[in-house]
Amino acid sequence: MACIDQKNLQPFVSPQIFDSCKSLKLLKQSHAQILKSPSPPNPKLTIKLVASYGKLGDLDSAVLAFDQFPQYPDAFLFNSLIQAYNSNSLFRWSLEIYTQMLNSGISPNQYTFPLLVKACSSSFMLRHGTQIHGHSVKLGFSSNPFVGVSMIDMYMKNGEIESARLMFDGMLERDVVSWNALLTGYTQNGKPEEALGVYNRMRKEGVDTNFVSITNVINACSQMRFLHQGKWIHSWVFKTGFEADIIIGTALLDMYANSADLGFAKQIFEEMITKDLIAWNCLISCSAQNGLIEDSFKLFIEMQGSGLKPNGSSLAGILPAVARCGALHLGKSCHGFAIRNGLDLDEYVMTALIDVYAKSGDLIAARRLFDFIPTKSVVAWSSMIAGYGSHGFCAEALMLFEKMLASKFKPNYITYIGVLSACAHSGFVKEGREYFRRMVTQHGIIPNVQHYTCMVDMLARAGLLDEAMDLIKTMPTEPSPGIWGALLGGCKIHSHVELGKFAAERLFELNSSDPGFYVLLSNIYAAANMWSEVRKMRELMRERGLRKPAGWSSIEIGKKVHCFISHDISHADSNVIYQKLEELMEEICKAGYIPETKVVLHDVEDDVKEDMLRSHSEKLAMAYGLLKTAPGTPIRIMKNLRTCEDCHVAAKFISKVTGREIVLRDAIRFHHIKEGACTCRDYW
DNA sequence: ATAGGGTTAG
Repeated sequence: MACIDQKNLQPFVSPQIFDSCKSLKLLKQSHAQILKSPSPPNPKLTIKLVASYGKLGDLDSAVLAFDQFPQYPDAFLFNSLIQAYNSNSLFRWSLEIYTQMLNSGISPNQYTFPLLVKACSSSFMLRHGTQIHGHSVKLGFSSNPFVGVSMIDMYMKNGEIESARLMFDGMLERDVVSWNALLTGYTQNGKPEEALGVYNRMRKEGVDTNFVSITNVINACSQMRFLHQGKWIHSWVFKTGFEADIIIGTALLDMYANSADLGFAKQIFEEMITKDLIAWNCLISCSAQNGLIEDSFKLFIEMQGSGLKPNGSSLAGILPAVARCGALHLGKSCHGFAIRNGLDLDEYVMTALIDVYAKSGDLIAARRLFDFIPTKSVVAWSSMIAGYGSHGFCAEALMLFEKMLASKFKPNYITYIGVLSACAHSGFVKEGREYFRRMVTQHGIIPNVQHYTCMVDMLARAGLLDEAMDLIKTMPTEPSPGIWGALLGGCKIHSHVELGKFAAERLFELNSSDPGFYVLLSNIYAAANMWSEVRKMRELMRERGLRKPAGWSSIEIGKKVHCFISHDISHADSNVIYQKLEELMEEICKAGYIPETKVVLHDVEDDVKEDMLRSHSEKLAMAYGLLKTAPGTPIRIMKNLRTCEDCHVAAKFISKVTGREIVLRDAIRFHHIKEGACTCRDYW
């Protein structure tokens, strides 16, 4: 009998049999069969069994199979268990198994190290990774090309570019994969020039580049917004027939979208033979980032029509567009969609929603979500900090930043933009200077134009115009339009005609076609009663075909957005709105409101001016909000341009006499107006 | 029998 069993068992237990075990049930049946066999399982079989359990995600059974084979534990067996943990993303356990391996006196082999290094790089355990690197050197495996490549990858994924480079330079044998690891590392770390340099060297040295290399070159071109070379690559890809590859297709799509050639991106998308979730997501998020909110929603729906189920990234992709238009109800319904579809715990979705809530004026909801996220990324911290800053809550922003540092998080350059702009919006000059310094000394971040813009903005608003000018002079790069714009804004607040004129001239030299700058300078002249200059500015604008964009304000009532322009009489409730406005004006005048006619308008009689101010879009929206919402509800208004000074004063009085909180989002910040005061401290 | 590099996203 025993003999027959053996015979029958022999073909049955060949290791290959597990490859066809697609289900755990089948695998367990085979496992049971082996255990019934009178002879002990052979090593090959156990290893295959452990690996198969690992692939199917049943680690308990993998360990069980591992333990059933205590006779000859060796590196092979341990490796397969480590791989089982790796493939289930249980990287700490992989290292744990390695420790057990060493403790039981088994030496790792050359196959062990890539597995361990992968575990470290995937879970950002750089310190452990460096230790493993040391072990591999000691045991003489560091010159193995597989070990080397995994090491390059680990250092690159952890931002240790120098160490990766050293590893690469020290390698004795290099093949496409090791070159690609270096190339990929540079693109992943945002160093497209270096990446292209590596690619050129590869070609010079005759390395056979493959589709991985090409994907990364496209990626690098995409980062450089270097469409010229990108197009060349595209035609090259086309010729070699790589285009059918979906990953290359997606990389191309991303490149065109990043170079603001969305039309071309769409064309590539249309031409893709199979469109997977990633390709859809890419186009959705590109549309959203280019402000095409309707397109991104349409694509989101179309994608579902084509039978694909959106994942967290799909939803996170449209959320920046939602944040941009600041429609709270839309943000909430996206949040609802996330909950209904089990995407509300997705890290990207949660983080994007923080931004949506903050930019829609609901900071409390943003903070609630922030506190809820168990493992907050740098982006989550940065969004929340920037949220507080834009609403004028600088102290809260800085407190959160300190908390972030205390929890051992490394801020990046975006975090610092949030911190510095928070200081700028609230006039925290002393703190701003200090953080600007610490950014360099403590975190090694070289300030870029955006950081300088925050600083100039901060100093100029605070009236430290000379210091702002000095800072501009010490900038390592050419001042951007944004820099001069910030200085010009400060000159407007502090009525500095000369410097304002200087800043504006620099802007006009740079061919800035933003009509806002012309209007700013014109307003500076108006405030100084220099009417002939004002007229000249108007003529200049007309000559250059620039027009001040029409201002509008919107307010959400229920699920509907109501939009107003100045003197708007198109609304169905127009009569009631003007009546309400009339009452409000009477009430706030009693409370001490005096219309700010001086700067806002000129060339008109005073009583006419008052009348014109009275029907500004902000005021119409406020009146409508007061009519349509229950007492005590905050009124959230959005304006496309900067807030008008008179409307700002009026809003403060309105908040006082009605007891309402008014949250007003203008082109660059929020005003929280409560009990007659605003978080901007009249300073914006 | 066990090992290395590639696509989207705040």
